Amino acid sequence: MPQAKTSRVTIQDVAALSGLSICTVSRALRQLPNVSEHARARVNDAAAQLGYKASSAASRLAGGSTGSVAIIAPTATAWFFARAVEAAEEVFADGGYDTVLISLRNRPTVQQKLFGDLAGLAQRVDGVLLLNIALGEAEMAALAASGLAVASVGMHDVPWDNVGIDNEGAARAATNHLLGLGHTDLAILAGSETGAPSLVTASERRRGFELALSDHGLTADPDLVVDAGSSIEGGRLAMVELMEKRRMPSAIFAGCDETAFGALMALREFGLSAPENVSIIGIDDHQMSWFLGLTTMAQPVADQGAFAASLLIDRLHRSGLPNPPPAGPPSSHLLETKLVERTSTIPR
Amino acid sequence: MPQAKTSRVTIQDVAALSGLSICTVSRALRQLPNVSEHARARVNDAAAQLGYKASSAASRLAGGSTGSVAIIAPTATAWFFARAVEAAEEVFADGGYDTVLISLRNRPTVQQKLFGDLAGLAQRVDGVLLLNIALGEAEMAALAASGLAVASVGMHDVPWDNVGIDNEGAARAATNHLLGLGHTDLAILAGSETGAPSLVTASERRRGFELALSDHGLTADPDLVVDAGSSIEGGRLAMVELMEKRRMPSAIFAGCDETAFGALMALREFGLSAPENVSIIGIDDHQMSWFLGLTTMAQPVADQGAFAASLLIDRLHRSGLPNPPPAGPPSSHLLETKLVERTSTIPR
DNA sequence: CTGAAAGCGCTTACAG
DNA sequence: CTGAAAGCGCTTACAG
Repeated sequence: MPQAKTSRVTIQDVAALSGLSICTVSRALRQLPNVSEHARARVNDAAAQLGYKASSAASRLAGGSTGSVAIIAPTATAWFFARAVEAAEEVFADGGYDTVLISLRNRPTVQQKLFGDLAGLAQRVDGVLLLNIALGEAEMAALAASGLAVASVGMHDVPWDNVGIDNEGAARAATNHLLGLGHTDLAILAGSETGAPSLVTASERRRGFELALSDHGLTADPDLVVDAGSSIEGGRLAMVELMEKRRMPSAIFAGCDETAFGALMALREFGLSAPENVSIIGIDDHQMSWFLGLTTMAQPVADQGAFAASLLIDRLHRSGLPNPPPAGPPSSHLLETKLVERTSTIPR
Repeated sequence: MPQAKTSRVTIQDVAALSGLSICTVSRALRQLPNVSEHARARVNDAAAQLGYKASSAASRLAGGSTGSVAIIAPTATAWFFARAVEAAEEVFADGGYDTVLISLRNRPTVQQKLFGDLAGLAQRVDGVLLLNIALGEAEMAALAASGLAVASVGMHDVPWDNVGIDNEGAARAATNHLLGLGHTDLAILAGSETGAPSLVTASERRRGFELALSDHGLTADPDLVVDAGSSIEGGRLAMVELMEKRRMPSAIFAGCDETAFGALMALREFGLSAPENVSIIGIDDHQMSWFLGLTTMAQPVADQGAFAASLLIDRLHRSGLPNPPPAGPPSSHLLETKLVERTSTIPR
């Protein structure tokens, strides 16, 4: 039986049922001050009884919140991002927010276009969660001017809440593991895909690699530093490049596990393997890493996405109030990483 | 230098610049009929010059489109879904739509809650792209009543556009490959994770498996049919279950490559491997499958997501018009799959 | 083909 | 603490 299109429950209905005006209802529902306990209770009752939910379109148009947040990711398919996105989406959904997914698809033009119309975005969402986005100064300024609430994962020295890991430290630890095994001829497969915006984490990991080397009085052979992006295919191509146009090192630090997977694939294509022909270590502890025997620095991914999302929601709630209480300074949280030794690394 | 908050360009501005009324502007911009070519041109000029973009909130509130679509996925992290989501998001973004990501997180309660308030969703998005969602009759009815435009990936016998593969056929081909190799004692690892809504594809693949068997006068041993979900961990647990509580078959058809990966991991934990101890075939051709030597039925994933997304946009455009031209009947598109033989399957 | 008016459902000052 | 009024920027009938 075709159900009659039940017309929407509006704030008017709640006002009528509670016997109060719509503006009192509006204030009560948004937890604003200057509403008596009595009124608040009546309103909440009426709203609950009617199953009222404010129209996000109306709220938005009238200057209120949009009830949506955007997640901006360099790509949505990589292991790290798919997980961080889902974890953040869960937190947003539980907080009553719709999450708009924006993948930059590893293309600078997409990023430029997006940041070129942040005002447009600001009209559609209350805040953005940035995952590992490398921002230029103009983009930082545009973000500040947009009025959007911001939080991020894996970024650095930013004027908003951030959660990540100590990339430099993790890279250093990974490199030290290799050095501790007696390897001194090290290659690094990391950095940015050709033409793609660089990931902030990539350069930090590169730096950690170099620092570990210099701690030991060593310096990176330029021939052994190759851009690899953060994808399996990127890792494969980088490893092929290393073997065909450069030279085989004694050990490899891959910027992430997927890069390491790609390197392992390339080795196999050349009839080689790890650790027999070269030791290799990654960062992530991807679900497949155990199976492939990949030594890696494990990092918590869902935790980073969820935590950053909750920080964003906190800010949003705070700024939703009238005289926004003094917002605390931006916080930065680094989650722990841990060396997981497996069979892809052996003493030299 | 802090830029003055440029106030929004509204339809009023376009009207003023073009010398026409806002309603003519509104009609012209939405490609509605009853606008002279002359007016249309002036409006387009003015809008372009001002960089005007309609407020989605206002449009939505006034009864127009929301400019957003939702992608509903059982989970966002699985290989298939992460790829389908990104491909669809790209099509939506290029079409000017925001994409709201909704992951059911493999939880029936999340799905129930979502379908319990489809009216609310309909207020925030113009249409939904369903990825492999198993729908009950009530949910189908709710969807129809919601007025949302719908398209899907991997569904069956639905009253809207769908694109997928012939799951039954692919499963049959995979099973036939095993049978052709002389295996007759077959297990299937597929179906739904305990407590999770079943994926529509899973049951179809199960059916294909059974059909192939009966084609050869065989019938599935109930002991060798085990639920596995579509995750690596699900596959691993299913394989452990098979080995510990049931018995080892001669060959295994895994519902998807990730399930097969999990099974391979379980084998390794038991000191076994494929194809030495058991042959195994999957469906997908995941990026890692080549590396693991997994024989599989390859399917195009991004194509499915992108194609379904474009079909949804087509419907949306059509229904945006006044006297919606007779919408064509729902179309169904099956993309090709292909057997990719590798080393995980050998003759019995 | 074009425009004036009303209204979508909220929020924001502004009075009381 | 509470309410009447105006307005957010569009779209939808309805006249012309």
